[in-house]
Formats: sequence, C-alpha cells, structure tokens
Amino acid sequence: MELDKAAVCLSKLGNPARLAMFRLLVKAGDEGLAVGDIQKELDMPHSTLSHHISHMMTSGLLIQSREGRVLRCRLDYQLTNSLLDYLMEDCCNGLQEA
Amino acid sequence: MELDKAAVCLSKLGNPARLAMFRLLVKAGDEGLAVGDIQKELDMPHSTLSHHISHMMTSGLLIQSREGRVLRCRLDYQLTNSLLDYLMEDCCNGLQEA
DNA sequence: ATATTATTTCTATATTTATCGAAATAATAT
DNA sequence: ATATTATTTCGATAAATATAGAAATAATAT
Repeated sequence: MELDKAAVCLSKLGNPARLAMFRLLVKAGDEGLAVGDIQKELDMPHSTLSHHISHMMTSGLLIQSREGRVLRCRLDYQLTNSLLDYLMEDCCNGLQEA
Repeated sequence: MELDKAAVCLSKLGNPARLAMFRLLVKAGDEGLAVGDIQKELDMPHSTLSHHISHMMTSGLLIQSREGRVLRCRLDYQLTNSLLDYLMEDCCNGLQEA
C-alpha cells in the first residue's frame, strides 16, 4: 500500500456517516448489503448517501454489483486488510514483529 | 471506542502529511520523536507542521512531553489499537472471531 | 539582559468536503 | 407504453480543512 492511497482510504473512513456504513458492511461480510438496506439503517437523504457511497467506491474500499434493480455493496476485504497492515508497518523498530 | 471518536481519529490519519507523521511515530515506538525530528523528515513550514501536530493531539493519537526546549511526540498506542480493533469489530457476523 | 534554538499562535486565503432538493436514469412489473 | 421501485447525477450552498508567512512564546546558554 502506498501512502497516498492509504490516506485517501482513511479520509473516507474519517467521516461518521461513512464509518457507520463501513461497519455495517464489516458486519455483513461477503453477503454485503443493498444500498436500500444501508439507507434504512443510516436514514439520510438518498443523494447524501449516494455521495458517500461513491466516495467509498472511488477509494476502492467498496465494490458494487447490480442484482436486478438493487445495487449490492461489499467491502474489498483485501484492501481493507492492506490498509490496516499499512498503519502498523515497521512498528516499534520491528521489535514487535517476529 | 465510540463512532464519533473513531471517525475523528481516522480523519486525522486521512491526510498524507499526518499519515506520514503517524508512520514515523509508529516506527519510533516508545522513544518517540522530537518535533524537530519530524520537521527534518517531513520538510514543511513550521506553522503547517505545528497545525498537523495539534490535530493529532486533539484527537488523542499523539501525546507531547517537554524535554527542555524540545517537545517530544509519542503515539498513544492504546488508543491506536482501540481504533484498529474498532474497525473490525463484529466482523463477518462474528464468524471470524472465536 | 541578550541571543539562540525550538515550537506555537495569529491571520488570511485557497481548497476540499458535506449536505440535500430536484431531476434523471435503470430495471422490472403491469 | 406506463407505472413503480431503486439509485444516481446535477447544481447550489454551507462548513470544514489545509497552507503558510509573520509574530509571539518557551527554554536554555552566554
């Protein structure tokens, strides 16, 4: 993971609405959630939610796939894990690592 | 960790300059780094760096202590760990947990 | 007391981000 | 074809964040 990429991902997560959405998707796992499901949970105007979702998509953290008229959202777990790894990379002069 | 607190921390990390600083501090471990050391590594105007440092402090991620005329910066590792834990809390309907 | 080094605060401007109503698009059902 | 449901795009405004020069403060050394 590169610094700028990580910073973009973190900045997307650094918004309460998007962080709440991220957590819903973490819970949902591979099954993911339809935009409408997220909508029900987070209760905000469609346009605002859509804006936040598109932020998550451009960062790569969120992936959408269409199922009929429903758009299903899933986290990119691999990217999510790389991001978390990146944060603790080279921790404590490597003392904590193996 | 509460959602809003986590979002604040993540938003602070979601800036390239601050993320770079965070990573320097992760590497530095308990020893920490003087503001001047960070300055040398990141090479930006004093006022800009100071602004970023104060962001990190108000979020609680960074702790300063004075040593003579030098201010030494350290990460709050406990808070950092809570933050990372929070992101993966209740992952995948708990399937991944014990 | 004065100078030096380390760092912050003040102030202003530029840039980015958030919010959301209204209109538009996409897919399906009648 | 028309209606219905799901979701996005447009467009405008408000709010937050980033940048940095200049002046100020803090600690130490002379």
